[in-house]
Amino acid sequence: MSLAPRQKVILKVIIDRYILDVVPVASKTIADSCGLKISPATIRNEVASLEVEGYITHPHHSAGSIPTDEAYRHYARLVAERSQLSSAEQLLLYQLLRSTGGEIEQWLKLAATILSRFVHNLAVVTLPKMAQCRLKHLDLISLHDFAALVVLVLYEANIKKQVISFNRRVSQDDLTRVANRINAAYIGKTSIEVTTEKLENSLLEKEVTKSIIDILDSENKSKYGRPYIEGLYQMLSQPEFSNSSTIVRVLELMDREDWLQSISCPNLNSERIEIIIGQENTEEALQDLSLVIRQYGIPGSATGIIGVLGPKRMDYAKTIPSVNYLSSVLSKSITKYI
Amino acid sequence: MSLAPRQKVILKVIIDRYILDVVPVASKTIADSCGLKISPATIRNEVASLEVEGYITHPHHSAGSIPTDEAYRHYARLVAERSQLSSAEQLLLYQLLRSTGGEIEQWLKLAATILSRFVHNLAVVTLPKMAQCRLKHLDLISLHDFAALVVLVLYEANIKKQVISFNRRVSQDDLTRVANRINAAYIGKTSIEVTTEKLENSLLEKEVTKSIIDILDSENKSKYGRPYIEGLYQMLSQPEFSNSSTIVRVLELMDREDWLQSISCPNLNSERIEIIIGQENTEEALQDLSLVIRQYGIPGSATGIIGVLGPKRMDYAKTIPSVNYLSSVLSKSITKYI
DNA sequence: AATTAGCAGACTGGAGAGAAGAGTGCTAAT
DNA sequence: ATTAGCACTCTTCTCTCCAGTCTGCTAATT
Repeated sequence: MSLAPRQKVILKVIIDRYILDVVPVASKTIADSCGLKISPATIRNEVASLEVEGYITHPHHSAGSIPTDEAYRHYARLVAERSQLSSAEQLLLYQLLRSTGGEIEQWLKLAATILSRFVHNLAVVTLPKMAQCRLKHLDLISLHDFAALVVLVLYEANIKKQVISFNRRVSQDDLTRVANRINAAYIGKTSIEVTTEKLENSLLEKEVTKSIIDILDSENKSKYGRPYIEGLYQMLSQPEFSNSSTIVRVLELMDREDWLQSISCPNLNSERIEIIIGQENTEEALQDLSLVIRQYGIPGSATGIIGVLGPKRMDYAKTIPSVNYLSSVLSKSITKYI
Repeated sequence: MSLAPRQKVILKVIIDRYILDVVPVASKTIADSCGLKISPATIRNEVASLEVEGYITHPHHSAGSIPTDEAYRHYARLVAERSQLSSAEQLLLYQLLRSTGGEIEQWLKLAATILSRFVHNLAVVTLPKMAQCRLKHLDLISLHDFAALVVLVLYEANIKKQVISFNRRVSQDDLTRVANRINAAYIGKTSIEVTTEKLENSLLEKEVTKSIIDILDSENKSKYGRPYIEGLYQMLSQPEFSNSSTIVRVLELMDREDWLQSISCPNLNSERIEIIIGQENTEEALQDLSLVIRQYGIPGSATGIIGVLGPKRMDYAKTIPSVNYLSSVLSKSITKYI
C-alpha cells in the first residue's frame, strides 16, 4: 500500500467518522476533524486519489465518502496491531465473567452475552473441542427392562448420553457388569482405538460399544463445539438493518443449523485474530457484514472459537481488542474444566 | 355472543380473507366470496353492526374491514373445536418426526422445527419437567486432585453436571466411596428428602450433598424445562414484520433469558389448548401477536409445553390442530424416555 | 508545484399538488 | 329488508419543485 502519510490520516478520519455516524463523510467534515491545516478543496484532491486507489467510494456523484471493504481491511490490520482495552475495560469484563460460578456451558454463554453487550453486535463462543475426544467414564443406567441410558463422560468435562433399547430384558446388574468391563478396557481411548480393540464378548457389550463409537464419532465429526450465540438483538438494532429484508436474510442463514461450520477460516489459530470483511465471506448473506474471530484454548488439545459478527462498519478498535482479551481469559480459565 | 347467522358468516369471511391477504376486506369482496346472494350494500349494513359489536374495525374511514382481537378470539374458539388435520397431514408430520432416532433433546428440537415450518411461525417446545425431580444415579469423577465432576442422572433421562473444587487433595477412590454411599441412600429421593435425611459423615459427603441439592433445586425452580425455539425466521418473514422496529421489539424480548417464564398461562393443562390473542398477552412486545400453546406429557408427572407464536392474523385453522396433534404425539412418545 | 477560493452542476430528500382508485356511509327507491 | 346510486373520504402513486449538500473543476494564489 503506497499511501502518503496525509492520505492515511484522511482515510482513517473517513473510517472513524463513518463508523460513528453511518453517513457519507464530506470533505469539510474531514478538514474540520483531521487536525491538518488544509482546506476542504485539498482534502477533495486527496480523496480523489484515495478513490482511484480503491479505498473509498461515493454512494452517488455529489455525496461524501464511504470506506470500501479494502479500506476496512487496511484499517482493521492497523487496529489489530495497536488497539488494546484500557485496564478499566479489562477489569470490567473480567469481573463480569466471574459472576457465574457454575459450569463451563453457562460460563461460555455468559462470555458470549458479555461480549455482545460490550461491542453491541452478535457474539459467538463455542464449547472447546478436543482434537480427538477420549472416553473418561461410562455409566449404563437401566430406564426400564428394554432400554438403558448410556452416559459417557469425556475429557473436558463433557457429557454425552444416548438411549439404547433392547429386544429382550436387560437388568441393571447386566448393565453394571458391562459398564465395569468397558470402563476398565476403554478409559482414555479414542473412537478409533475403541474400534480396533473391540471386546465384544457379549451381545450387550457389542451394543454398548456401538453406541460409544457413535457418540465419539459424532463428537469428532463437527468442526466446532456447540456454539453459544448471543446478541442477535444487539446486531439487528444497528442502522444497517433498518430494512427488514436485510434482517430476514441474516435470520434465514442463522436458521440453518450449520451456518457456523460454513464460515471459511482457512488458517484459524490461536496466535492471530482473523478479520473477515464483506465480500471475503463465502456466505452470501454475510457479504455486507464482518466477522472478527479468534481461537482460544490449548492448541492441539481443546480449542474453541470466540468471535463477533456485525456490520462492516463495526467498531473494530473496540471489537478486536475485546475478542483478543476475552480469548486470552478463556484460554487461561479453560484449564480448570479439563 | 348474539350474532345473527348471516353476521357469523360474514365475520368468518372477513377473518379468512384477512388471514389470507393481510389487506382490509371490502364489502364487495365479501359479497363475492360469502356464498350468500346479497349485495355489497347489504353487507355494509351488516358490517356496520359487526363494528358496533366490536368484532371489526377500519384502519381509516373508507377502508375495508379488519378483525379485532375479539373477532380472532371468537374465530379461534370455533376453530379449536372443529378443525382437524387431514390424515395426510398427520402422516406427514408423523413421518417427519420419526426421522431422528437419537435423544429426546434432538427429538423435541426436531418437533419444534417441523412445527415452525408447517405453520410458518415460531415454534416452542420445552423439555418435559418432572413435578418433583428425583435422583436416579450419581457419579463422581475426579478431574484433577482438587476438583471433581458431579454427574447427576435424574429420572426422565435428564443429566446434570457440576464441577466442585476442593481445598485439599481428593482422590478418585474417595469420590467413588462417597458416590456409592450416596447412591445407596438417596436413590429416588427428591431435593427435600435429601435435605431432611442428610448423611454428612464426612466433609466430602457434605460437599457433594450440597451440590446435589443445588442441582435438584435449580431444576425444580424453573417453570418449564429447557425450551427449543425454532423458526424465528419463519415468523419474522410475515408481512406484519415488514417494519424493522417491530422485529427489533420482539428480538429484544427474546434476548431475555426468561421470556417464556413470563408468559401468563393461568390454567395451562394438557386437556385444552390455550390461545392467547393480542392484548391478552401480559408482555407488551407480544400484544400484536398470538400464542397457541398446549401442555403435553403425563400430567402430574413429566410435562412440557408446545406452542406457536405468530401474528394475530395467523392461520388458526392450521396452527391449532397442528399443535394439538403434535402435543398428542409427544405425549405418547415421551414415555419411551422416562 | 501545491494549495485554495469560488462556482457550476449533480444528486438527495422532503414537501406539495394532483389524479386515480378503492371503498364506505347515507339516502332514496324498490 | 334490500339495493342502487352517489357523494365523500382516504390512500397511494407520480410529478414537480425547492432547498440543501457536496463534489469536481478551473483559475487564482502562495
